[in-house]
Amino acid sequence: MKLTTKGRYAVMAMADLALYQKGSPVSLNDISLRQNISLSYLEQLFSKLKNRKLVKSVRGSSGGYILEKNPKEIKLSNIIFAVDEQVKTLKCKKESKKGCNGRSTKCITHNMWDDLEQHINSFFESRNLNDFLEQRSKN
Amino acid sequence: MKLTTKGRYAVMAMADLALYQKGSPVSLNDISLRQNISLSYLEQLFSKLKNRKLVKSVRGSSGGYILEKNPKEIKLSNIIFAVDEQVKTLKCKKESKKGCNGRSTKCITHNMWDDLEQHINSFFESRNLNDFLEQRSKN
DNA sequence: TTAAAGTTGACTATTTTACTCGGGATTATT
DNA sequence: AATAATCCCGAGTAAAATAGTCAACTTTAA
Repeated sequence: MKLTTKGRYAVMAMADLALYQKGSPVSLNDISLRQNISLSYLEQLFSKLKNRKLVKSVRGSSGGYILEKNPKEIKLSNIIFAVDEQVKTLKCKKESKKGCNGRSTKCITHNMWDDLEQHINSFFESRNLNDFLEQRSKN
Repeated sequence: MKLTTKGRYAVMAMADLALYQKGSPVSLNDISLRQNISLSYLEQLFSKLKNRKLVKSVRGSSGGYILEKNPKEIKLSNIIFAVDEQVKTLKCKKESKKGCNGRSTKCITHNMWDDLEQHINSFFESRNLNDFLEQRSKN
């Protein structure tokens, strides 16, 4: 399993975007300064986020990005999946007939890893960008 | 955050040990063959597991390792922690006054990552080695 | 005595991460 | 029309982490 700065940055950037877009697009440069993430790296991430229809871009001067949907409709799982950070606890493929050890049987711990994967994914499914906005407005 | 083969192997090996120890120690060689994990790598892992008092070693011929406690008392969190795979979702230290961005404030997503960390840890806290034994006996 | 085990520390190939860099295309603003 | 701000894209890369290997022990049952 992996969950590194890529997924973290993507979520941070999207939360920033949700917070600062007020009709007009937000430039990556602004996000870069606020969130302290390198511009070039953000470009990579947003390219993927755009492919997955989570944001749309406005080119040219005073352009930037805006959310493609309502913050409530953008789940963290969408963001993390978009930048290719799939939560994977198992090496072996689920479809594979072969077991996890290269043997014929499923390994003893197989089901447990499956459960963990679901456990984590359900967390990301249960949260969306609006949660950050609500939290912020409380303070 | 990380969760890679190190933690996975450690759990697999401990589950194997729980399953095959019947009073007498189990050699790493046996575990290596059954679980398809390199012997030298297992040695590294068990050195740490031993330091954490999760297993004890029996040296010499026909030696090996046995669980130091009842399987029910060995939680997965203990195993994963023992081999240094700490689930860490945040870069910034919790104690640190500085925020996650190198700024003064906590970043917008800070609390969420904290929640995630707890969510995952609670999973590992809730499972122990005996769960594998029970599952196996059902089949 | 011997062989099967654990013990230890150093070393290393491979992969992944987390970027950088350079150039281009588009468009608002002046 | 010129400029500057932006997105866009692909290639390259340094550092870190991973996943081991290797060699030389020590201990002990048979």
